[in-house]
Amino acid sequence: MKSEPDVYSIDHLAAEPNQTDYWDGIRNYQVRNFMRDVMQVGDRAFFYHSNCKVPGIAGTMSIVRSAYPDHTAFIDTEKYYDPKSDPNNPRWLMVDVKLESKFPRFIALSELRRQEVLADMLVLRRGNRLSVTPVTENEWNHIVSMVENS
DNA sequence: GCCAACGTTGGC
DNA sequence: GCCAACGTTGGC
Repeated sequence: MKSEPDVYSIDHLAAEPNQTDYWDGIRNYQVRNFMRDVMQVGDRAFFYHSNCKVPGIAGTMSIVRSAYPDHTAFIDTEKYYDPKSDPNNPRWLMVDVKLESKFPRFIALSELRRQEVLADMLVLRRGNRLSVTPVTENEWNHIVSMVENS
């Protein structure tokens, strides 16, 4: 799950009560459908820092609430306000996440790209613009081992 | 339903 | 700041 650290970093999440927050601002149908149809409570996710000096993975989270309406779409002062999202039939959804661990060492995108095992990882794919993408068990385990073995 | 124009994402 | 890639919009 990508977030721009200047806007919301892993340290922001760490500072929240119970280290838990809602993941708002998803305005892409593919990602919305993924959250709605695939993500479940108990699933885990990487916290990825995007659009910054050193992009990469900062830690892990778990999903603690499954998809429900993203209320920020209804508020016209919000960055991701969408007048077409009707409160009676919400167009956009969000999930709640809880910080699981901040990695003792940040895993940079450049390092991820050097891993042959991760060659097909969706988030690394050229032209990928989805802010949430699935991770295979192999990819997950490999990245976790990169942290542990460093 | 096609597709050009436009806007956004995000690495570099 | 550049620009490739891709999603969305809207005219037709």
